[in-house]
Amino acid sequence: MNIQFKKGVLEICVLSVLAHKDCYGYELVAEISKRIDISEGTIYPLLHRLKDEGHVTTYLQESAGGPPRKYYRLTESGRNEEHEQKEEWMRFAASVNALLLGMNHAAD
Amino acid sequence: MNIQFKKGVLEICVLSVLAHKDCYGYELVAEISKRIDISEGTIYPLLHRLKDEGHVTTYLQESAGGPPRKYYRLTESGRNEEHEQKEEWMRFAASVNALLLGMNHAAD
DNA sequence: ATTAGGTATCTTGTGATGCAAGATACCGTG
DNA sequence: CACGGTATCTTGCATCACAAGATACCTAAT
Repeated sequence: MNIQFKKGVLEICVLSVLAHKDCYGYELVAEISKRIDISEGTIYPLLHRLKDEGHVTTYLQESAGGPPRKYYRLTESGRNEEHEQKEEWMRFAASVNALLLGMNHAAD
Repeated sequence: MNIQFKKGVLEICVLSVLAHKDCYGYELVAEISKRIDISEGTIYPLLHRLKDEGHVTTYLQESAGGPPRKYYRLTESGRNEEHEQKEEWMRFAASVNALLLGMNHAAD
């Protein structure tokens, strides 16, 4: 799949999954990979960025067989961001679709 | 508008407009900007890449008041590319929408 | 105990590509 | 002849996804 399509989209995907439930990084990769191929080297820097920006908080939780998991939870700011970015994506996708379908002269 | 969303999408937008009619660069910027903000510094390198890859050919045509215009026309390879990239975009957009709407467990 | 393998997090370097800013050049008008 | 609009093109920068690998915890087999 075209890597470039993903630029900027993975962030809203992460926010959107976290809007449904708290997740740890590894779990997010698995969740999102059901639809869009994504690697771990992408998700961790992204999650740290989201934390730096105050959109998520984290808490540790032990796991059965393996190192402790770091769960990510949306903050209020994160929920706002999720909402805004989702709307922006919808507008953007609609614009691209309009262009690809040749509706760029009259319709709206 | 989120710059990152555009990565990789502008190429299919250009191909798609050219699938309707031959255009010169300046005209493409105007055409695409109706829906998606785009700058000239983006379109010219992109057009040169498309030419290098054999997806377009060019021809010059004089204009009333200004330098000659360089028109771009899709080649057969360009039409194939346009078709494939359009389908890939549609699949991608559908995947993202599914994720954002929380349909990532069962539905398909 | 030592090794191997699965789970989980994180870092580094590379590549693709959009943009701002500016250079170049043609043309008509004042 | 300078100016502004049209039109093309180049350079340097920023963003972000990825491959590859480092680290570390735990269980099970040797």
